[in-house]
Amino acid sequence: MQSLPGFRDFFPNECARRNYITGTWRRIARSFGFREYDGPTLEPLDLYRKKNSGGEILGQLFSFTDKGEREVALRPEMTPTVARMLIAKAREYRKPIKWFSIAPFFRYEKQQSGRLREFLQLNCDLVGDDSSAADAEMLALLIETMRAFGLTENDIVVRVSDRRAWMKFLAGKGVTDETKAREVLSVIDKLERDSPEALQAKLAPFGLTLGDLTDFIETARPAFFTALNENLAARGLEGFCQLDLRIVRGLAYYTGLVFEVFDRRQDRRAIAGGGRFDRLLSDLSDGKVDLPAIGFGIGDVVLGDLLADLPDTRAKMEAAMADGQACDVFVVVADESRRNEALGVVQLLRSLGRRVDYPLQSDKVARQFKDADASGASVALVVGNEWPKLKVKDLKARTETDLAQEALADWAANLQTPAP
RNA sequence: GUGGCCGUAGCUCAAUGGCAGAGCCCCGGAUUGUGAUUCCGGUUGUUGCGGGUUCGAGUCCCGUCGGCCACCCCA
Repeated sequence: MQSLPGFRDFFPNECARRNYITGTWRRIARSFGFREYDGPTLEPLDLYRKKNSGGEILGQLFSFTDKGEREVALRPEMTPTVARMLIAKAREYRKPIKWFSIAPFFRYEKQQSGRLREFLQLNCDLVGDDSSAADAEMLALLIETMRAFGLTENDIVVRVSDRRAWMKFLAGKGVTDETKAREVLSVIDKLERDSPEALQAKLAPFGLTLGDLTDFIETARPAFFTALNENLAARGLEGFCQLDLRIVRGLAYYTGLVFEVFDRRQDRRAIAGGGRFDRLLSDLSDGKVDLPAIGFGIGDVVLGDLLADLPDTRAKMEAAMADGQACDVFVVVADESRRNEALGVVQLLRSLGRRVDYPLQSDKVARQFKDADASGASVALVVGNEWPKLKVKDLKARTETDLAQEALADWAANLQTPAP
């Protein structure tokens, strides 16, 4: 038996890696004053079938009929869920609402590098503020999250665009109907993939040429970007962002700013993406809740691949993974007749918050030191016939010093452990 | 969902249609209180699975499952 295609087993090492990524996500989101929330993994199919998500995501739903004849789907994204939650209790929270979640998502796609059927995503949303300052704050949160893994502006780029700039441009070209404008956006979305001939053919019905679009992309300098850039420059983060009007994103609900994060060196799929959806809450609540919102998601798969590929970020990740699985102290029972005293030492150290391991059965000292080494502990405490004295062995320096039993608690309290 | 490439030990890989191997890892041992390295020994296995061709298939053919890549799309 093996796991289903696109689903992962998390052995301790993979689990440590996952915890490093999700732990870093959580720490940075909290540092921006965001509060954690969560929702159900399984949702009514209708939540996605209504025009909220739109686009390709409908064809990628992991859906089935449950035993109560309900049509259900494993969630493919967080936005519809959080939108429902916001609509239900929007009045209870002071604005702006700043929420994040870390949760698994499911899409029924053929797996490929950077794309699985179950993946984790950090979702951050800021609701109730439609200002450029809110946009900049979200981009800063996105960038800081990347920086927390050791990624620099040489490694990644945030390609920033705005659907309003396109709408204005299209209106100037006579495309005023919103449905038609949206169709043009989906052509722009494929600008980097389709052949020029195919693009021309798709644009002709709208009275547009490929040249119209490429001219706009190359020459337009919309005001929104200047404001964003100034805000980010005040934080020293402007080097991460780049105006790129080719980004429009596939999801139907975006209304303004849209952005995606890419690896600067390699041609891999987007690491993160998001945008502004100022009308979604109103649309879903039939106008009862009318709050502007901006959000983004970061997946763990592409990000994890990138972190493993770059030497600096890999070293940082591996150090965190090692620490996440290590003990602080390994107690060596050098004299089996002192096992009870050793258990007392173990108990004391654990009560002081230290991560402690020791041999469950009588074993040769040489073997115990091998186990001590494998435990990741930086020190071994030897309990033997010199009791009530102990020996402290520094496992890296291979030096040994004496320690009186009464001094054990102070020693443990001052023990240096590697910072997470 | 469509197309291409691939599938041998836990991992990385080798074997002309002719007896299934190496390294790493793991486990045990080298005169019973100190973990590097070393030395000796041990398990590495339904060659993904099921058919077919053949005296004989890891090798050739068909199917199937799984993986990688492209399309698609995006985390």
